[in-house]
Amino acid sequence: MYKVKEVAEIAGVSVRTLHHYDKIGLLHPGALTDAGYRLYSDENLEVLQQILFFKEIGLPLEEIKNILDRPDFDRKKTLEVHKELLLEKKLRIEKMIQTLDNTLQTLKGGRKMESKELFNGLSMKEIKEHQAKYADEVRDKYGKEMTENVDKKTSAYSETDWSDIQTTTNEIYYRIIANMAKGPDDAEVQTAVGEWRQLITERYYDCTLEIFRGLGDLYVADERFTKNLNKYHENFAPFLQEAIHHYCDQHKN
Amino acid sequence: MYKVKEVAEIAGVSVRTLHHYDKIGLLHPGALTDAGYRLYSDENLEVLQQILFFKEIGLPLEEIKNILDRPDFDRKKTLEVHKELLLEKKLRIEKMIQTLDNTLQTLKGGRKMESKELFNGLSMKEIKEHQAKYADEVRDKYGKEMTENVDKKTSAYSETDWSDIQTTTNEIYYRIIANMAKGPDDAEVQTAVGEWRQLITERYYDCTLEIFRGLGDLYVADERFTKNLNKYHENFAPFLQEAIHHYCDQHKN
DNA sequence: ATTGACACTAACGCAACGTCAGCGTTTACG
DNA sequence: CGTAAACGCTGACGTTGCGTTAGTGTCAAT
Repeated sequence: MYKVKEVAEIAGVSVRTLHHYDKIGLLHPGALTDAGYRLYSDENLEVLQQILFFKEIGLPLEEIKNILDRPDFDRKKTLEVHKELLLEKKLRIEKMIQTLDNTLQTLKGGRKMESKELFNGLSMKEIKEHQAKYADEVRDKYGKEMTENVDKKTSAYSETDWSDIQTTTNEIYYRIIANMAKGPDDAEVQTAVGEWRQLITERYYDCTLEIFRGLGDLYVADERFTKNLNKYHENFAPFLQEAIHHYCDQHKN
Repeated sequence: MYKVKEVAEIAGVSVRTLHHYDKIGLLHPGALTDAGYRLYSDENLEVLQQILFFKEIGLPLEEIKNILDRPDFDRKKTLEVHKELLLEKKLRIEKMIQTLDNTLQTLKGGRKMESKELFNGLSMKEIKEHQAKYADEVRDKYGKEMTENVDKKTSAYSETDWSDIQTTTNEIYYRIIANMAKGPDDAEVQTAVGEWRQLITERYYDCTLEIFRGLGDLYVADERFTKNLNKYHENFAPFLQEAIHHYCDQHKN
């Protein structure tokens, strides 16, 4: 028979935890002294180990109680269901990390973008700067000739070409806005989003899915973008982000 | 100026959430009616979007408050630190899933092991059954000739060979127990664990790291094993599990 | 004037303990 | 044997991000 502190040390848990398990009926000590001190038997210790094992796996105490209380409880199914939960959790976290990475990428190059101009109304110089943020990444993936290529692309535009691009951009934006009510995953919205990416690729730089997603995040994370986009329509920025996310998810495979 | 419900619908959050954000000072409405109704401005909506963006990433509200309150707050560092947290979380979950998988594997073959005997005192028949649980998995990885090979291995032992094996096993167990005080990652313990795996591989079946780890989990998850092992020394089973986990972690790369 | 629809403010609930606070018990030491 | 240290006990609040009543007030329409 061991007292709380001993058990706590043996099992590597806190005394409070044992109190807790006692209170919620997960593990009652085998006996009590006259003074009301908890005394745990060897058998209690074994059960505690089982509890800790299931806990390590991430099962909630309530489930553990079920498993231990009734031997007829379907352990296998419980564990399988739990595994699904864990897999979902993992996916969610991976998505978060993805988004975070994109945002960080964006922030890294951020210093170069101190201009008051916003993406849609960017001057050629600024467009190039924006593209430059991804230069390293792009270089890594496709070799250096591409980056130089991009450089030529943007600098070659004349002023008229430029306003042409803006017009097209506006067109796409308005097509999206016209369909906002139908949600970010609406077919027309998605088509427009695809064209938007297409435009970027053609005229600025190869807009990979990753970069594109980063752009979507940027629209919400950077208030300069947000404010500008929301001039078109309130909540346009977040809507666009969602739409781009959806687009990237769809085209992922 | 929008009332709570409108904002809730636009942003896709609950009214309660807005109340909450108001109370904790994360997002106060721009104005109040005489009756005390909350009125949100367009600017408020933008901020809300930012909040939701950071929330999606998994940042706690308190951090979000910091980021929004003071523009000089180091966003980048915060996000980087947060990313580390997420990566750790992901690792933990992956470990859980691993352990779960092992346990499930064990449970699947469980019906075949209804014998009252325990691993250490197993008859040849039972050893084969135990090994059979991993047969599919092994077959997938190394081809079928191996599985058959194992079959021959165990059935070829004479009774004397058998008791020899038991003796060796006991020896290893006692060596481990002698060093329990030094912890599961003690060098001698780890050596013994390695020999134990070696023995299994030589005499029973190729004990991959995965299978070995599964065995460790089994010692704690299946009370028949637990009880038997704890006859050697109380808490031997969980100790062995930890030691095996450590061993597998070390030999992973 | 009544009736919905909508708004407000508490305040409890959840998961799994951490962390005091206030107070009794056991043990070791002089 | 007295006393202090070490240990034990029981509340009860704090944490995180809201969900969920509960009780009550306000606004627009009939």
